[in-house]
Amino acid sequence: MAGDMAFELPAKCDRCVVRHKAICGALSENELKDLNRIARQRRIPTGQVIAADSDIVFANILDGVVKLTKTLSDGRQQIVGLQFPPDFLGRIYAKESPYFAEAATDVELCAFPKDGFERMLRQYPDLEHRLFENTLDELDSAREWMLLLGRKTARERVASLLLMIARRAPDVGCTHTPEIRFSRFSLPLTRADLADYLGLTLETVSRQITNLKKEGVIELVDNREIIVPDVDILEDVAGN
Amino acid sequence: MAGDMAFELPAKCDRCVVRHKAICGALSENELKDLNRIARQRRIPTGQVIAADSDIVFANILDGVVKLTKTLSDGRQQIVGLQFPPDFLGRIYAKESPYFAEAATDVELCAFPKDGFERMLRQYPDLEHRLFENTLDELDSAREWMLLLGRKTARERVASLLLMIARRAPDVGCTHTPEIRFSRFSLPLTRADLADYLGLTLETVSRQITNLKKEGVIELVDNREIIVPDVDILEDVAGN
DNA sequence: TCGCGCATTTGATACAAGTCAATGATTACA
DNA sequence: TGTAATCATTGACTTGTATCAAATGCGCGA
Repeated sequence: MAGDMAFELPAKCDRCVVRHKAICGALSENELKDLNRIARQRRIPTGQVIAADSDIVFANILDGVVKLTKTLSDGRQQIVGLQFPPDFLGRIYAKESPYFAEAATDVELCAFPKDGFERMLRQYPDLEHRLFENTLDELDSAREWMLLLGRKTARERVASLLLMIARRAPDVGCTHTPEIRFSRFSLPLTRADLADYLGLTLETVSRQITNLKKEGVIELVDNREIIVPDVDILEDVAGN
Repeated sequence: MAGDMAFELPAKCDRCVVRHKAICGALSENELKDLNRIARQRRIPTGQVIAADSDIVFANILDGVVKLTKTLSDGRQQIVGLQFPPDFLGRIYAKESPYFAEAATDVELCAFPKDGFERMLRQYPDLEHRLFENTLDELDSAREWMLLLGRKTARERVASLLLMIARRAPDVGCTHTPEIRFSRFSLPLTRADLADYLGLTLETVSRQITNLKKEGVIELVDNREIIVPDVDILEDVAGN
């Protein structure tokens, strides 16, 4: 144990599934060692809250899906962001998190303490730059979703979401190349979560899914496992 | 003319209305001179497109309101962002603008050429940091708006928008301190724009405004000029 | 001052999605 | 192996907002 330093590192970057795709890709070997020193792996079960209010967590998502939610005082809820590996999680430079972060599935994180991480941001401009580019992309996605929430029909919303998940979720042994326009994936969300993300009720989501199934746009292996025989058709249904 | 260098500067920062509040606040005197050298003031009339697709503009907004819009192929439109002075305008680090930027009112910009500005970003990390913080705030607002678009009623949406404009729009000689909860402002948008921002039709917006008027939550001086006798009440109506 | 064009309001009706309620399917656990 | 718990589907009905269609108000230029 004492002889093998690697085992004592809290997270082993060289074997990390996400090493080059996450924000860590912005760092040199030595800088990475620095970051590694303050990193700690955490496992979060489905449904558990990861960050709320002043309890902010910074982390890379190694596995699973995290939903960011906002809620009105009477309980109406909206998912305002979905994060997959290798996304970075956490609202930096803020005292309070403007949303709740909750595990939509079992989640594995590579987490960093707030102070240490913000110190590193100041120290390594490349790291901050990387995070900045991430944030710009997130803003683009949020605005894309505003178009969906403001203007798309229930049918188009459901199709758009399936499309988004087909593109972003880790592939479940699917063929999904530019030519063969076929996709198979498993939904990381319940119908209620889908509804909260789409600004609909769970019944409407269910009805739209059965409609798409009847029309052959999608096939259901089971409630969570979905096959898209022709992604082009799904794209048509999604609108844009 | 030749003797007075100040007149030859394209934008005169020392007299700039926005000098300390805009991203320029992140720069020292000398750095500011650098930025000033590439800046050019531009006046844009209502309705004109400022940025679309690969034609990206970077600028500080000095006066007026800019709307960022996205449109579906069949013409359905959604405003995905509203920008007031001293906001920074432009999607940096991208080849294509993911939305249209259009002047909602007559607009005055302090514009920077793309290449020169991105060079300065790399040169002055403080400038990039400032822009990063802006972007994080914009992301928070976008997500706030997702909650509105996904879950609020027409009535709540209209109230929320009035509230937002009361807070952000440059005050039109209004009392608006924490104690005296009274506000007067002029809407920088047509009913159609309001509708596009709220994910509603212009008729619905109009009806909701007349309802709020009948109930005394707001008063209309004319179609564009609005008085809020008690902001607390408007906040109640807005939901949250 | 007239009349044109545009923005806004108002009304009647249609429809998409919400609500309420029951049933079915799947998993988990005792 | 049954039984509860969770998740999803389906149905009947309601409702908020959209749609379609006038009507009104208002600014602006001739």
